[in-house]
Amino acid sequence: MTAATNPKRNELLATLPAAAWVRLSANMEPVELRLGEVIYESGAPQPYVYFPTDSIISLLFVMTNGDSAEIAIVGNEGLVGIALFMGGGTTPSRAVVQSGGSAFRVKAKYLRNEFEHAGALQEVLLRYTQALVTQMGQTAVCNRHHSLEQQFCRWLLMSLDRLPSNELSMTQELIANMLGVRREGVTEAAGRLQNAGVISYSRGRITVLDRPRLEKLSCECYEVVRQEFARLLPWAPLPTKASAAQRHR
Amino acid sequence: MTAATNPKRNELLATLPAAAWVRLSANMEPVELRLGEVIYESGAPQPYVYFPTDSIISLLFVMTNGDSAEIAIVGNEGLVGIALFMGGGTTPSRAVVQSGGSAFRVKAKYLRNEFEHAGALQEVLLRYTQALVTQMGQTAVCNRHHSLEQQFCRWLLMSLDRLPSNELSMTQELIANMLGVRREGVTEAAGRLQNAGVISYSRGRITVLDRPRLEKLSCECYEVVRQEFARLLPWAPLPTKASAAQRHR
DNA sequence: GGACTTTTGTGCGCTAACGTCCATAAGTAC
DNA sequence: GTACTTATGGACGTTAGCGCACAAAAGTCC
Repeated sequence: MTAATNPKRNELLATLPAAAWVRLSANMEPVELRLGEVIYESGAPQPYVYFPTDSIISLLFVMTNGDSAEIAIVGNEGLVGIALFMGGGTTPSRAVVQSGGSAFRVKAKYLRNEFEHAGALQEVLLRYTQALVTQMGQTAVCNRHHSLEQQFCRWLLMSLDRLPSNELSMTQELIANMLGVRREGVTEAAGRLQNAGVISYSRGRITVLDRPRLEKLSCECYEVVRQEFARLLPWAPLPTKASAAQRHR
Repeated sequence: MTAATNPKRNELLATLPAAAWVRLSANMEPVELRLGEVIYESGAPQPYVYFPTDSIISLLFVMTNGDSAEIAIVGNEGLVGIALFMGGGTTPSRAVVQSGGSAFRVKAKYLRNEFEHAGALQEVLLRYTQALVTQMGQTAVCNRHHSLEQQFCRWLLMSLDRLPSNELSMTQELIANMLGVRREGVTEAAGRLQNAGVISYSRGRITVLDRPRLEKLSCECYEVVRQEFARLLPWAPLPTKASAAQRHR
């Protein structure tokens, strides 16, 4: 079964008990998300909640002058659209597809309905929300204290953890946009990493060659968030160092 | 009735319907919080949820080298301890008393119990959590893009909104700690604001003289968060520009 | 009123990241 | 293969904020 046809490739959906799963899946539809697509616009009503399977979504805060910064990344471990069950309906953040692929979506009212059963779904969604909160908080500290290169490494690792291979399709321009930094800054950092043999890249295609080194060059933020995710969402730990290393053999 | 004896000075508690209020208040106790007191340590179990009445709590992310940054401020519009109902139990953040005063606290299990009724309390707490998420996200962008002075202004405004007067007790050293910047940087920014007649201060006592100017000098982040709080928590809007101005007459 | 602590002020040199501008290279269309 | 677009590389000068070291006030204690 491919990602496109199997919602259970999303870890939140996979962990639901049968009853909740049946109710929810009846109202679920597959969608293809293209790179760059905007799923939610800041402040706009959100008709659907999205459960990525092999796509990655970036949550960005955008300012009036156009400057922006990514505050969280969502892959198949999570969902996009917490405002729908948290009660606000909208958020001031934008959700952009960072890596194209599949997702499943559920209409707001069905999700809310199931959420209000106060059962397994609720518990899972709230836990995920807490994980997301951690990611956001750590991003805030990271923005304050760490170098562009460290943040770039962190970002690579987080993206990598949500992708099937050690390769990643993304121009430096887009990465700069995510991180809220200058494109040239990313070019320099990437250049250094390439010279060091940690990654290799060309025209929007980055390959991670030496993940352990990448983790060393990253700030602690990556690891803090990874561990907190593992604690909060024990049913689907993101790749550990060991399992990630295996992928590169 | 003073803040110390009236839990309803906390807006979340005040908005609860009678039934939920009765159940919860039976398990509530007043506490005095002293400036600098650490309510929660990062990763430590949280036995209580705190509802500030006239105190202010800072949520900080602390890194292994001791560097830190405030990711949110909580006053009488909110509560400290979302991890208790979100399911994680702990968070990687530290909660420190930024302005001494009163609060009420409820034992974790009672709050969780009431939360699981899926009633008014749940709705209120989740909405507040979303507001907190907004604040955190905006803080992250702010850390990335805005100047120390702008952030200082934002911080002053946010603190002010949670205090009864236009005065604030806090050394520049502590403010620097909150913002995750150098103390000297705060000194300079504060000096400029004082020269401009926007604030006046001496030895840990800051008075805001010209709030409108302060709002102009702040980045948009303050206003974005304020409005989102007003939208999500309509029962207790933080002071508007108008009402805040009145206080200075 | 003198010794101390706490808080604020100031003056360095230093560096990471910025804004800008332009050059190269690698793909893409025809 | 030539023209075009997109992606990356490199080179400016500029600046905000850092780390450090120390001076000057402003309170506090005795």
